[in-house]
This record gives sequence, C-alpha cells and structure tokens, in this order.
Amino acid sequence: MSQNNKTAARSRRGTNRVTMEDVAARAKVSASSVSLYLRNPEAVSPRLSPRIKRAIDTLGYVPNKLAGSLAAARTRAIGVIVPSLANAFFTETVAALQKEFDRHDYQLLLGATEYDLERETELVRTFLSWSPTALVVTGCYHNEATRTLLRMADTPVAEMWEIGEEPFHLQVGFSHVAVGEVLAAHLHQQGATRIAFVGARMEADRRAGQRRDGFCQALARHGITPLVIDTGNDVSPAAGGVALRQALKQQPGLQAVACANDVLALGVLFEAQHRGMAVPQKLAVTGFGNLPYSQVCVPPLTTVQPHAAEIGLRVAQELLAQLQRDEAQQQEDGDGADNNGNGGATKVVDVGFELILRQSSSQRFK
Amino acid sequence: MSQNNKTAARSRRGTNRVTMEDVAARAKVSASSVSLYLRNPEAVSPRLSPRIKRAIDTLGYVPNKLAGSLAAARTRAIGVIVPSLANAFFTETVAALQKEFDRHDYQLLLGATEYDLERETELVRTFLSWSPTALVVTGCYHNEATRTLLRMADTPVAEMWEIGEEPFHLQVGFSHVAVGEVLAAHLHQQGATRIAFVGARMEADRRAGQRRDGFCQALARHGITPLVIDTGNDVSPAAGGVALRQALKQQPGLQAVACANDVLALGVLFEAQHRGMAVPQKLAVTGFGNLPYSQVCVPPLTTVQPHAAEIGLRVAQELLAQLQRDEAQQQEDGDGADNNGNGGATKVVDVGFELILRQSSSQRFK
DNA sequence: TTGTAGGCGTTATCAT
DNA sequence: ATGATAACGCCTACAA
Repeated sequence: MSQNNKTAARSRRGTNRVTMEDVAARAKVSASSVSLYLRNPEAVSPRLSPRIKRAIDTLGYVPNKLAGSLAAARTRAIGVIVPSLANAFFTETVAALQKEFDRHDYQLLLGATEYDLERETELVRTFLSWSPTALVVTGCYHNEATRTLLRMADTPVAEMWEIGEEPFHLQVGFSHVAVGEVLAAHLHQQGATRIAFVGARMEADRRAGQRRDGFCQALARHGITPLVIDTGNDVSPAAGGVALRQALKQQPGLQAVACANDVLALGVLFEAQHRGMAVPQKLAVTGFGNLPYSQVCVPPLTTVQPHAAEIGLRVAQELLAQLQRDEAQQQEDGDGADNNGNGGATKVVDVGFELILRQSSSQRFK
Repeated sequence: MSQNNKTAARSRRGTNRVTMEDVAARAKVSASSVSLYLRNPEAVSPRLSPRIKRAIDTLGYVPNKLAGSLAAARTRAIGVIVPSLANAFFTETVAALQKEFDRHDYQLLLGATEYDLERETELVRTFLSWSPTALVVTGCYHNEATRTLLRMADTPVAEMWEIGEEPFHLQVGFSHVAVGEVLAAHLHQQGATRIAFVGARMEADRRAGQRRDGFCQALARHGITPLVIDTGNDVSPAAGGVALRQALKQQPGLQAVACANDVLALGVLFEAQHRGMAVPQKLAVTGFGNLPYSQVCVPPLTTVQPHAAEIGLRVAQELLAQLQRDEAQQQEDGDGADNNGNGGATKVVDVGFELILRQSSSQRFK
C-alpha cells in the first residue's frame, strides 16, 4: 500500500456508507435506474424493480439527502424561527406547523431568537444556507440585515403572529393593537376609570408593546390615562404580584389591571387575594393567552385567546399551496424563466382572536 | 444560442445563487482560499483576508451547507424525535435541547411520532438521510426496524425520558415504574384501600403504561388490587370526569384515584366537586406532570414533577461532550481507524423525579 | 426503459 | 500561505 495505486489513491475518508452505486451493483443495474426507481417506482420495468428493491433492503440503503438536495437544488426542509420555545403560544404553533408539513413530507428546522433581532439575522442566514423550501419567521418587524437576507433569498417567506408592515410573501396573524383596544373597551364599559397595564419585556417583545399601545390609545380616547408598569424580563406570577403592589402605591383607588399575559395576571390575582382585595368586586383583572389554568383559577380569568394552532395550520396550508403553484408554473416555463420562488402574490391572513369574558372582570363599577 | 457553446451548454438550472467561486473571483483569489478563510480566518494572510471579507459582504454570500456537509461528510444538525409536540413535557425538553445545541451552533431537526412506532422508524430513516451529528429519540422501546437503523448508523443515539432496555449510547430519563410505586406508596400510607388508576393511551404511551404497572404492582404487594380505567385516546378533563363516574359505579366506596397525568386529574377534581364528593376528605386524587394549573386548582393537586428541562439539558451536554471526545480521538487515529462515531462507552443518567404533596391527597383514611 | 456523463458547491489533499 | 484538483453522492439531460 504505497505508490502503485492510481485511481483510488486519494480516497478521502472512511465513508463506509452504503451508496446508490452499491445498490446498483448489487442489483446489477445502473445507478440512474435506482435513482429513478426511488423517485418513481412505476417508471422502472417490473423485471428490474424487485431486484432493486431487494438490494435496497438487504443493504439497508438510506438515501443521502444532502447529495440529493444539492443536485436537485432544493431541500424538503422548512425553516421555522420563533422567539422562544418556553412560550406555550409558539410551541402550539410549531406543533401545528410540524404536523401539517410532516404530512407533506417536509422536515422542520427549528430556531429560537430569544427575542433578539440580531439573533434572528443569524438564524435566517444559517437557515438560508440549508436552501430550505420556505422560511417561517415570527412577527413582521426585522432589522435591516434580516430584511435584506429575506428579500434576496429565492425562498418564500411567511411571517406569523402579527400583521402589518410590508409583507414578504405571506402574513398570518392578528392585530395586537386591536387586542389592546378590545380589552380597554371592555374595562371602560365596566365603568373602570383608574386602570393599570402590567406588561413584561415590552421593548423586546414588540407584540406585547402593541397590545399596550392599543390599550392606552383606546383609553386615551375616553380621556383615561392608564398607569403602565413594566416588569422587565420577569414573566412570572411573582412579577405580577410585585407589579400590583407598585400600582396600588401609585394609584390607591385602582379599579382594573390589564396584564400582557395570563402568567402575570395570575400573580395579580394571588396578590389581590393575599391583601384581601376582592376580585372582581374591588379589582377587575384581565390577561392574555387563555392558558389552561386561566379557567380553573379563582376567580376564572377574563382573557384573550389567540388562535395559535390555527396560525400554524394556515401558514402551512398557504405555503404548501403556493409551493404547488410555483411548481406548476415552473413546469410551464420550461427552464428559462428566472422565477424567484415567489408566486408573485403576497397574502395577508387575519385569523383574529377571541375575548373570553370570565368572572375576574364581571363586576360593574359605578 | 443554439449549438456553438461547448462548456456552459448544459447548465442545468438557473441557480443564480452566489457561490464561493463568485466570491473568489471578486476577491481575485482561489476558491480554496475563501474556503479556508471561512473555516479558519487566521490561516489566511492579512493581505488576502480583507479582500475576501469585502467580497463576501458585497456579494451577500451565504455558504451552501448542503454542499459543505456533503463534502465534509458531516452535518451540524441534531435530529430530535418526540412523541408529540402537543405535550408540554416534550416541548419543554425540546426547548432545552434547542437552547443548548444552539449555543454550540447545531441545528435542530424536529419530528413527532404521534406515539406510532412505525412512524418513528420512518422519521429515523429520514433523519439519518441528513447525516446528522447525533440523533435524539424518546423512550427506549423501538421496533426492530428502528433498532436496526439506529444500530447500523454511525451516529450517536440518545434516548430520553426513560431508562431501561439496552441503551445505544446514552439514556437520560427516569423510571416510570418507580413513579407508579411512589404514588402507590403514598396513597397506601394515607390509609386508602379502595383505589383506582385512571390512564389514557396506555398501550401506545409505554411510559404511561409503566407508571400504571409500577402502581399496580406496588399495591399488589399490600394485597390491594386497584381498579384500572383506560380512557383510550381521550386525554382531557372531560375524560377524567367520565372515568371517575365509571370508577364509582364499579366501586362505590372508592377512596383514591391516581391519574396518569394532571389533565385527567383535573377532570376528576371537577367531577368530584360536581357530585359533592369532597376532595380530599372523601376522595384522594393524584396526577402526573405538575402542570402550571395544578398548584392553583381547588384543591391543589398532589402530583409528580418530571424534570423535563433537565433531561434536555443533560442529553445535550452529554452528547456534546461525547462528540468532543470523538473528535479528539479521530485526530489521534489519523485516517485509518474505522471508528463508528461511538466513543465506545454507553451512559445511563437517571435524573429522577419529585413527588409533590398537596392538598388533594392530604387526608388520612382510617 | 436503461445507461452515460456532467454538474451541484463545497471540503480536503497535494503540490507549489 | 495559496492554488489546482479530486472526491462527496446524487440528479438529470441526453443518448442508446
């Protein structure tokens, strides 16, 4: 083993992997027949196909998607970027995406930004390097670098959980400003005038900020200026409790607290109970999210239900439909057209939300 | 444009993607230098590196991971397979995995089996076709096909959420039999003798079955045979309610109900309340999972806390450590050794669980 | 229907 | 340090 081998001299790696060529050799056919068989079993003669099948089975052949995707210049993978997986909303959406895409044989590449826009840019760049079939990102507010990346990529881009801004190809979500407005209207209708809004991470989580803005603006139209309290990065019942204490100090006659999410609201409920402040008689409390415990806590919590699963489902369906259209059109164009993976149309879907009235805000103030 | 072009004649696709070659041309260096720069910027002379950097930036070059991984025969991707993403336990684990692997620049490929072992096989096969750096699966019970696939792959395999069976490379989890035993011991200690176990999907969800088995066996040692009720595929509070009704019909003097999860337990709680059966005075109730609402429901629920996030973290850490070891060893071997990506050692980590005693089972029976 | 050959965009080897 | 050049494993236009 020194210098008298010319061809296989520079074998680079062990790579003991079973290849298509191995299968072909075993079945005594050419590699392209195997390839064809794999993609369209009908197209190969009934004489060869059992031979090929048997060779695949006995060798335990697993096709190499990397090579396949490289050659075919497309990958059956969908990149999904969410702010956080610690958040039940997003996991629910991801579950729906996974389920629907899985049915159509697409893989999910998953990433979390932790609410950091720079991190999002990195993730987008990484995902694009996989040549995914499509990219799904959360929200429609991105930094310049991300927008450029997304615009230049010849990949359909779906934005979810929020609508607004200029869409890339698809937006599926709802207006968080409207959520704030609806909650404000509800509390105002209950006769509350001394009102606080308790939120967390509202600079980083733009959607939370929008809910706050909608809330404040709507009340402003009634001449009410709510007290706004930001618990910073702390999204826990404890933080909600602290916020209520703070709010009561600043405004002793407080009548209503709208929380940016159910977790904080639960803390407000606990703290109110702790100081003997009856809910809803003395204090109305609302949340956002309709988490499972929100209907079993005492008293049950008025909240807003976002359609998390539906968002995922719609995103997947729309994207799948668009991909199908692209494919059909590409067939038509022949090879020449330089179509950029965008069917041309951009679509915006508002899935809305639901205000769920429960006991925690059922009292009328006079 | 007909027949007088020899070289570029068969360009197969538009593929307008910016390639490494483009960058090299722009920077007036060879592609190898660009590749080198990308992988180890220090190794290239300070004269070239700024030129390369600028070319990359102006062209907006995004490396093609498919090509890179194919050439390098490895992929910075980790395949993760869980039974379901609708299940908070697993999403928590996935979140932890994502976070830890992300820190080390690995992508997550995500799949869900919906508790179907055949589906698992398919997913494993698909994931293997991506040449992932490692594979993480849930549970250590697989069908023969899956086991073969996993054994033949030269990829480290981690099994999580369960320990037992023969491990492939790594197991991180806890004994579900022990969970059942501990719950049984608790209820027995409270003096309960007429006991029911309410579970769902216990054939498909092997871990739920193990909890039941541990529970029944432990009670059997005290001469008690619990009534076992299976709600089938229905994992909802409503199913829990139905189960309680059924149990009371079969055993009117029922004193305690252990549920396979908190969701069912919540339903049992509701139903008991509905029929004026005081918990815990007349009926002890326990769950599994320690979901957020379990401490705020009335009465607070005795349950078992699995360390979902810790499982994910440990899996990632152990896997990362093993990969590092493999890499080091590979360096040592030179090229010759046919090491199969297994550091050789197999490791089993029991992360345990925690019994959380609350009011729903605090009553002593006599 | 089946086979042949060139190319997909990298990495890694080797020579300079 | 830099640059040719051969793999990597598969797809696909084209020829047979």
